[in-house]
Amino acid sequence: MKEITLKQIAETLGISITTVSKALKGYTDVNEKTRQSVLDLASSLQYTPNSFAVNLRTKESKTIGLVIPEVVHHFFSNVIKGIIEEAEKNGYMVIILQSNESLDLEKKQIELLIHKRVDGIIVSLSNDANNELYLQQIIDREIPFVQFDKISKLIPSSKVIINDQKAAYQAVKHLIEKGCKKIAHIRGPLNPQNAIDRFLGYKKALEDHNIPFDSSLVYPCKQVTFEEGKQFGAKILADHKEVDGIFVITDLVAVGVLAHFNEQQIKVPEQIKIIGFSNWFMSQVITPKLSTVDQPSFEMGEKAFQLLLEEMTARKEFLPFTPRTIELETSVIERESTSSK
Amino acid sequence: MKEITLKQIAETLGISITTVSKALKGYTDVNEKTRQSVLDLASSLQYTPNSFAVNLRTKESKTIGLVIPEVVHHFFSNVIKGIIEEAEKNGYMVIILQSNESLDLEKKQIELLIHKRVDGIIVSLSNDANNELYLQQIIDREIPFVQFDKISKLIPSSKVIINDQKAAYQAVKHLIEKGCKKIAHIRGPLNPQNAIDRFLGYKKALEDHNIPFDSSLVYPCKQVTFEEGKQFGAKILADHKEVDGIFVITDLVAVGVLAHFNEQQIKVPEQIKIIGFSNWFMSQVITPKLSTVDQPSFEMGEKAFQLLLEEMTARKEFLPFTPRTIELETSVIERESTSSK
DNA sequence: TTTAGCATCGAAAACGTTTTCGAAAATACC
DNA sequence: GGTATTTTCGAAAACGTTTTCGATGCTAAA
Repeated sequence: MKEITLKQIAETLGISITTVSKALKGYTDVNEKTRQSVLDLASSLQYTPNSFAVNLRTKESKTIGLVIPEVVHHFFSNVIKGIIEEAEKNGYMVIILQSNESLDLEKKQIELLIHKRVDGIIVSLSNDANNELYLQQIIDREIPFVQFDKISKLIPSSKVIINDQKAAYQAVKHLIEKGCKKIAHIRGPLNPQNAIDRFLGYKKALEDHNIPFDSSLVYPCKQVTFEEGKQFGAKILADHKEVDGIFVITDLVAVGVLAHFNEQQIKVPEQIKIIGFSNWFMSQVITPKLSTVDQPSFEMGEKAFQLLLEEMTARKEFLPFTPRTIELETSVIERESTSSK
Repeated sequence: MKEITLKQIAETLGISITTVSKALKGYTDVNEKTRQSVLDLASSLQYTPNSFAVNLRTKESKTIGLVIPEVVHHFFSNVIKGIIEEAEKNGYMVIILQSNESLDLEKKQIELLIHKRVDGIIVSLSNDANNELYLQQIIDREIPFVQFDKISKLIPSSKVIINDQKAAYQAVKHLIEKGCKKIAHIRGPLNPQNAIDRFLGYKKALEDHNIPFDSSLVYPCKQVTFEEGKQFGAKILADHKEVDGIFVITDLVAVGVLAHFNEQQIKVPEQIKIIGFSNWFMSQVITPKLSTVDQPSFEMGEKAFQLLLEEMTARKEFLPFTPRTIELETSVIERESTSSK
């Protein structure tokens, strides 16, 4: 059982490889009768071009690489879905690699993709990322490149982001409008830019509404887990009895807080209101349903691929290309955990 | 800025392409001094072999394809992670495609992967799958092939599965041991084999414990969603007041049931006990915590790749290969929703 | 009849690597 | 010295495609 090649079709038809190739690719300098016979034989033999040879000849593989910190994650799952679907519409396939939040691995994965000569690369940085110089080699090699969510501002690539500061501001403003006077913030780790931005949004919202900022009300996560949420829930109760609102870096942690409050019979939202971030599916399933900030993750994936495609086509046609940044809109979703009834 | 090739290294060193290639690949018939000079120049130029050319020459791409119904899904996320990690350990990359539970798309995706000439294919079928003859072409083309979870028994490939019937049996037995006398079953759609098997396990457990089977206690899902869980929760209460236990096809639906019971102040586990399936992360976060059947999803991914690798290496060395089926162990995880205190 | 133009085809190079096989040079042995 | 063996190298084919550039034969215009 041999693979079907152009050569075989050419030989059985008694014509040249060139003509067969042209017939299949719609060149106009081939007789209609010849074309038909080629098309017929090709389809009856179920001929499909050898993609390895095509790749080599055309210098592209219609494949892109995606590097994310973690596959098992509601946000990233949705981004992946967005990228895959948009890629498919345009005839591309997606290779997914994980950095597992490790700097070394992240660097290694990117190098693997470069060596594999993917047509483009999409990356969301790990939390540890602090010195992202290895991203520069993607730019240097002129490989189309898009960052999303956790980005490095130092690297001049296209980007898809949300305005974390603004989104956090709106979340905290929502708490204030619901009557909260003393609002705690469970924030993310110290490094990542979006944890910083959300913290700044929290701070600014307080200031704009004449609520004094109190740094003892800010609790930084290390692992950003459900368990940590439970612990901070307990800690806040112990430290500050008068807290009546909490803005949490992400839904997973917020659900942990909620779980602890449920155990302790703390009434949410009557006694303390909680708002999370990300609109994780679970937040509408928990009791009470969690208010949150919707982060358009699927759309983020779509846009990321679209930007990548822009750059890939520009490069192919030797057109100049300047990176673009797309900022997606977020929205506060009010559910039971902040209702004011 | 040109790509570095063997030719360039050969020319600047005044030797042949052959020798350069051999030096880099550790052939023994090259002088140690020559080898050093090649290695030095190659690393200083940051040479990396053109993978397109290597693919064409070696007829393999160190890339496999994965087709699953849906990326945004706790179970599949974990399988993906298992496959990716195991693939990476062995120098392979993974292309992921979605079937979106559509038969046509599933078929199309598999054909795309065949045309791309991936080294192997891993598939979990969609619910709609009923006539999986298109899988046969993978076998016919001698492409290494592994099925997992939702499989087609008609296709003789390697498989990674759980024993759904046994797992369901144990879940229902658990309810019985906790004192349930009248147990309802919210089952999956009628087609998929694992929905059928879980139903059979349910039925057998009842029979083995002298509880009469009552078909009116079986509720088949169509969409298998949270919302459907809520609806069936209501329906069961309306239809059968005396039901004291429910075995649900999967955690997502079970959480829906739980949500409805919470709203209606039905006490779980006191009044009705519930057990789900899959050990979705959320089941340990909901109140009350949901008992469930643990399905080793990450391990399923690992094993799937290992089986694929077995076949890929066998084929490469022209060794005979006979498909294997791995059946993974499941276990009942007791949490609050079935506790008997 | 000649010339210009068109339709149709194919030879050949190129993409960059791997590997076989033989040749040459160097060394060993007698 | 000659022969045998080992070491070291490179020519060339092969993987299968795409595309350039001519070449050929034919029709239409002069």
